[in-house]
Amino acid sequence: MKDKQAIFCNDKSHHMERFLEVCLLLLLYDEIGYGYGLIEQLVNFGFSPEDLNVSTLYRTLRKMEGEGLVTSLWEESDQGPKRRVYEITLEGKENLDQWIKILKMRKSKIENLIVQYDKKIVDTTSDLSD
Amino acid sequence: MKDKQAIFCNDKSHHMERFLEVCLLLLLYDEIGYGYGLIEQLVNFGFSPEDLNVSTLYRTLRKMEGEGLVTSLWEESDQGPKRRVYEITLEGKENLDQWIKILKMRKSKIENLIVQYDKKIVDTTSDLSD
DNA sequence: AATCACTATATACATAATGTATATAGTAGG
DNA sequence: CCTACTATATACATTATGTATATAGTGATT
Repeated sequence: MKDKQAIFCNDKSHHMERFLEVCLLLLLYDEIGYGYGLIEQLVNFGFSPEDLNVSTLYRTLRKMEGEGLVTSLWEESDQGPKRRVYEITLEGKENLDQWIKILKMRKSKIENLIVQYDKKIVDTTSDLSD
Repeated sequence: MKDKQAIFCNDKSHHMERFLEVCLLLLLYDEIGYGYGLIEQLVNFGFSPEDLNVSTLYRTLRKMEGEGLVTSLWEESDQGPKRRVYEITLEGKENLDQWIKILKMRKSKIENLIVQYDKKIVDTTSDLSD
């Protein structure tokens, strides 16, 4: 039997659908970026370098290019091999705007759930009054 | 070429990992419930009866039973066939508490992203000042 | 008792998002 | 040439979810 509690210990399993993609669109909104470099910037969105999956990042960027949200080209680096640098497209910017709306809905759904949880748990546990 | 905007029109594709499961745990927290009946109650969590997937609901309940979060038994109905009625377990309640913490983290990550989006978009679009 | 509408549950198949592990390759320094 | 580092890519597996369909009991109607 697997340890059920264990899944709450590693933060990796607590992803939100496409959240990484939205963060990348926002990072690329006003400046270009490449895979490895974006990893460091993602810290500002709650991703820790350990739990951030390099494979997932690269795969996501390629997928976004396939969808026309970003374009890419190879650029020389002053240290190390060439980098595939991504630039956001107009479609990518529009896509980001849509995602922000979705995230606002998600947020309000979560807020509503938490309110209902607090209400119910208080009602249940305040039998202290006995 | 598929219409990229289309995915934003149908609300079905905007799920949040395991959100349904958490809602079910909360609904079952203080009273038992069965599949069909729970569907109506889920409206309070932002699920519309149309976009709520009956298969997903039943499958989720069975999975939760397999994980020991709920138990079930068959109960007679005053109208229609028997119902499989679910009851939350202690483990299920503990699990819910953990999920609430995760949802609070999700919420703050989303809030942070929205703040950064607003900041960046204002900076970009306020070139009106020219 | 046959049919039908309704309630209720379950499962097979497919897809999407993500994680794990590994492969490939250029660069710079010794 | 060997090694450490930077950088990108891909194969395979798992998880969560959607779509479609199957199964079956109940009660009313014919």
